[in-house]
Amino acid sequence: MSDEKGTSHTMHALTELRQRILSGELRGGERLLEVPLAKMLDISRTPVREAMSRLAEEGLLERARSGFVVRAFGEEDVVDAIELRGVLEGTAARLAAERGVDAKLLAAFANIVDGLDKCLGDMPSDIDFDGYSRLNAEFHAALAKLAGSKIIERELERVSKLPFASPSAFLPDKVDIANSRSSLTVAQAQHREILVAITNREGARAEALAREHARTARRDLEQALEKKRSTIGQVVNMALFAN
Amino acid sequence: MSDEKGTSHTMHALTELRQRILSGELRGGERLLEVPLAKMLDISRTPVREAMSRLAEEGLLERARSGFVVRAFGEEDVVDAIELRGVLEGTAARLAAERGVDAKLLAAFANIVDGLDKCLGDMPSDIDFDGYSRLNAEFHAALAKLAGSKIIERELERVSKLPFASPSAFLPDKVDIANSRSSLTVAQAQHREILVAITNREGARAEALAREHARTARRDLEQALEKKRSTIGQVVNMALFAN
DNA sequence: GATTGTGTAAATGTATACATCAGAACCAAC
DNA sequence: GTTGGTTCTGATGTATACATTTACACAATC
Repeated sequence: MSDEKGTSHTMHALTELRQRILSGELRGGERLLEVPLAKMLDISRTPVREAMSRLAEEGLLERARSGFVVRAFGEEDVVDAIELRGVLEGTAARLAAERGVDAKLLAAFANIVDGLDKCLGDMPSDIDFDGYSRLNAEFHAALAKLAGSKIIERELERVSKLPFASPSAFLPDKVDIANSRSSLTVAQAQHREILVAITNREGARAEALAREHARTARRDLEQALEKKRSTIGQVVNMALFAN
Repeated sequence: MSDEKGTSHTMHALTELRQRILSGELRGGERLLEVPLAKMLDISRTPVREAMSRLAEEGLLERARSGFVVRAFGEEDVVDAIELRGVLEGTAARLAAERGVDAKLLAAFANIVDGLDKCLGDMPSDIDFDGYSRLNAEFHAALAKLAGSKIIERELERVSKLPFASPSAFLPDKVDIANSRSSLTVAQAQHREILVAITNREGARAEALAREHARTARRDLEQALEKKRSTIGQVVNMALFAN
């Protein structure tokens, strides 16, 4: 039936549906009916239900009176999701500073920051975008773990899965090199100062820095929206498969 | 089969399982098998799966490699959940202050605070515990809505459902009147100042107050644990059906 | 003409048979 | 004794038939 090896029908449906939601093919507010979806994916209703249930856990679907609808994200929701990520990363940073971090974990964190430095060579043309993007994701994942709190880590992961709230959702475009370089340099300075603040046990500073760092994403969002607005009228659902 | 009217088998299973988890009858880390549960509840596997799926959404179960296990909450998790609630309520308060609140909504919020005052009469014996408890829950629900952000409200609701993280989980005992009175008085003073700060658009103050307010719950938790420790060795799972 | 009732169709809810997969136990060969 | 495979068991995964609920349309009645 499915030509993917090793993946169950549920996983197939999960992947497929998530992609269609994030790409905007299934639009916010739209009700998802089991039978048509099952037919579309050429499987039975059971794995479709299972997949929808998991997507509800991820926050991409909402349970309606009965059945599911695609969760609608407006511009203000994206802004709030980014704000919330900033708040949670700030809390992770603060708790890490206040409670102290295991030396090995902190060293690994410092390594990531060093690695990010190396991605920004001296020459603008040197920028290693892929390396930066990968290490940036690692930085945020490590920060989430730094407080040593399962609860914080889990909620942070949840929020980062919301469309456009991911730390890598709005990494600057490779095309606009000049602009990219300066924003990445600023962001990287923040990465380092977050590390310093946590190392020095400066909780309030670490929190404030992490929040401010998330604002970068908000600025980039607004910039992207401005660009899009000048071309199309449509706002959200610029196809995004991030994270 | 089920003698509840109007509730589906799924809802019955959901209620039943949630209760057994919160009461500690199903212990953290325990794997839940579909067949025995279905037999126990005298229904088929399908609604059991559905109920478990919803409990996973609530955060009471975790998906394992296959199937579900009861999520284990240690003492430190409860502390973190309360901390997180404080952070989120602080964010709701700050955003409400920064962005401004619709006049009607703010008036309703103020009404709740006034109502809470009335529950604490002049005489210690006057304390209306039930009224206070109800209005306290309303206060926190209203606060969550005050920022006008669906995202914040939703995440706050999620966190408050975690065991012991609810605002009403540790309301002081009616038995110890003298002690109760002073802690409720302090808590109510915080309620009022949160209202004042939001009204005056003092974002930072509103946030700090809401965080501090949540610390009350943490103190009460630690006190409760201290008491329990002196009697039993067991820590978490003092049967709680709150929220 | 509005409202209420009823029928019908289409959706989800449920049970269950069967498929598949993973882990444990066991046996054999080395 | 250990290691390797093999089988068996018990779990979830899947399809599907059937039950139940609901929403809508259309008609009858006030």
